[in-house]
Amino acid sequence: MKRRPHGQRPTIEDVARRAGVSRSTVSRVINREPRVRAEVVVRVREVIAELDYVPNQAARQLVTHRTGAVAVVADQPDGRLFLDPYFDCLLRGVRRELAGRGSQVVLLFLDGPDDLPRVADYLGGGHVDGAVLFSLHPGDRLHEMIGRLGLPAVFGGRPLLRAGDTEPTFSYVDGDNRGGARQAVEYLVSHGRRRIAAITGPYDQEQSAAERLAGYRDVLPDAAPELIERADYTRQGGADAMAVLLDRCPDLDAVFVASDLMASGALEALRARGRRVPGDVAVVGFDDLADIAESTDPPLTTVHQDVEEMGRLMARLLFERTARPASVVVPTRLVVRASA
Amino acid sequence: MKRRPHGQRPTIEDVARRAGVSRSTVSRVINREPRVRAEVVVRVREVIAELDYVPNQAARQLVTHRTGAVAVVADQPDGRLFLDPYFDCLLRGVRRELAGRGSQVVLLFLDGPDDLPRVADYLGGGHVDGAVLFSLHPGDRLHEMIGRLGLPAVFGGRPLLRAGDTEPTFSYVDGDNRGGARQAVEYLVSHGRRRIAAITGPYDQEQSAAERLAGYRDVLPDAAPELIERADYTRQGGADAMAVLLDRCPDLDAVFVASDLMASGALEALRARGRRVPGDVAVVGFDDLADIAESTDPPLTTVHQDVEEMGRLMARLLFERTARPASVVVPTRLVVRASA
DNA sequence: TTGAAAGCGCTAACAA
DNA sequence: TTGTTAGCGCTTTCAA
Repeated sequence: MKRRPHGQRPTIEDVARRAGVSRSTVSRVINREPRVRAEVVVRVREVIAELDYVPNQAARQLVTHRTGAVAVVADQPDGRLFLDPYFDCLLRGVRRELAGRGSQVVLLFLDGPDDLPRVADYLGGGHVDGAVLFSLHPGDRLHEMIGRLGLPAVFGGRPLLRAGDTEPTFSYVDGDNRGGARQAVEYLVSHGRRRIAAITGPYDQEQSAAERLAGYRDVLPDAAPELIERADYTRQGGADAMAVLLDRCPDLDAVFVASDLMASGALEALRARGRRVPGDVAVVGFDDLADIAESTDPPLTTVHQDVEEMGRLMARLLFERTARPASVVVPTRLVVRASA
Repeated sequence: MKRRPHGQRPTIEDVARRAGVSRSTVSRVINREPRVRAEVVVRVREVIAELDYVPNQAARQLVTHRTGAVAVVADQPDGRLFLDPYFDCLLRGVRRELAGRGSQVVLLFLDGPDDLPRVADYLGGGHVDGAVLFSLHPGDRLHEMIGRLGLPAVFGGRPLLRAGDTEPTFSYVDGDNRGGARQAVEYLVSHGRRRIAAITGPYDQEQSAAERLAGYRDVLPDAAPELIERADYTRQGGADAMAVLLDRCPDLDAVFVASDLMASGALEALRARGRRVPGDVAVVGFDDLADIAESTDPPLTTVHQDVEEMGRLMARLLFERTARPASVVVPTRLVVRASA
């Protein structure tokens, strides 16, 4: 195993000399251009292997303006996004699609405000051909930064419209939160439920939460305010909200919960109060995270999103150089298990 | 907000012309070199802001051989490493240390064998100044690749010695698995436990598992083989192993479990068999993952590792250019809660 | 304190 | 099919 001090790697020139050809020919072999004699290709490949030659990407980039890399930027103010199965799945989709196109995915983190200038310099410095950005929380400065940089970008996950905007300024991919919520509530109505409560996410802070609530209201425009309880997308929050709802409306016979995690908490609260599911109260969740929805008791009827496909879509969008930003809303479908 | 077609960004030349100085002067301002007149600095900064100029890193790299970026490579053959709190914590340490040194961390994934050549080209292509590699599983080809590339690298987490090697070929950081296990078992002995069983990890596959078992044997060289049961670092595996042990050695009064996750399974199995913890059976875990160890019933006495510090250490090692690879073993300490 | 000029390693016309 | 040459945008001597 040859070791070489960093910085003294062989160059294309070394390969050319040793193979007895010109730099251009080596370059052509590396870039798989067709018009090179077969035996020359073989010879050059040999020398490349002998020398452990790896092309210097900086030099290549400088002339091609391509890097072969795409950044995924993960904003995680709470420091826990990383452990989120939803994000994991989204990211897998992005990676697979991009791997198929030969691009290297590099994940960058935004832990705090201090990271922003560094990440901006990185993105703006030509290290990558484009960026996929997950900004799960509002008020981030990614949008403005990206606009200034003029870098191809797709926002994803659960994006937020900027206050006042009706049309998004950037390409994005999102699940059909509103439609999904509508499906869930319609299902409950069509199965004879009459007092249908809702446990929502923080709808004043997250676009997705607001839309899921809007979907509920589409179906039940006259729902009493006391049937709606706001929570925070955590399991405990779901349990607490369920308890509150049961106190306030003991006669409720169904609940639409805006996330599976909260729904698992709600199921627990119902059990603690001796309500049977779905006999006394039907429960529908949102997300269809395999880890949760399939292992609750009873298994959760919930709104499914094809999260990996959303990831792939984001990657594809990055390469479609259209004049206007493209927004894609991915449809949802209801998966009926046992809780409703 | 100015938008500019990508690839037509302003260059240092544009800035120089507009500011009425030479390229060199602009370069000096960018790089904060001292010998520039204050008013010139101000003027150049203005122009940079006006033009939204960001230095082209490829050009810069080409001459400085520095990128300002460090890669973290995560090998995740099972596709789930990402959700591992241990890894999350390690990575946080790496990120914080590197952020403090002004380096941008980029995370690369190794999902399958297909990814290897792409990642190798990326690492070898000069995109980064060094690499931190987590190879939690054996048989990976990262070591060989890194050696050929001649890139500064530190391996981490739970590294594996190559068969036959006694000295590691690369720098690495690891927790003191053997010492930690020893502490745990000594604690059990000193508290009067006499029949101390062990639930181990896959010691034929993972170095860490092998060392934790070795630590157990250091204290109890004559332990009966039927007191040792191998599992797979999962919760269910821990529960199953505990059940087997109880069948085989009903008189056991303590168990050392090689991970918190398995220990939580073991606690469940003990409860199912009606054994009280720590009354009938004392249980000690390993890792001290806050999410698990603090919320079991009873809370777990376990071996603590400062995982974030291990991450920081890896990052530091990367910049210490010593002749020989440096190995650091981070000490552990026993955290006594209620299970033993 | 500033500028001129060389060159980092590569690709991409253009010639041969 | 191959070689020659001119940059890509920056840093870095060396002179001024």
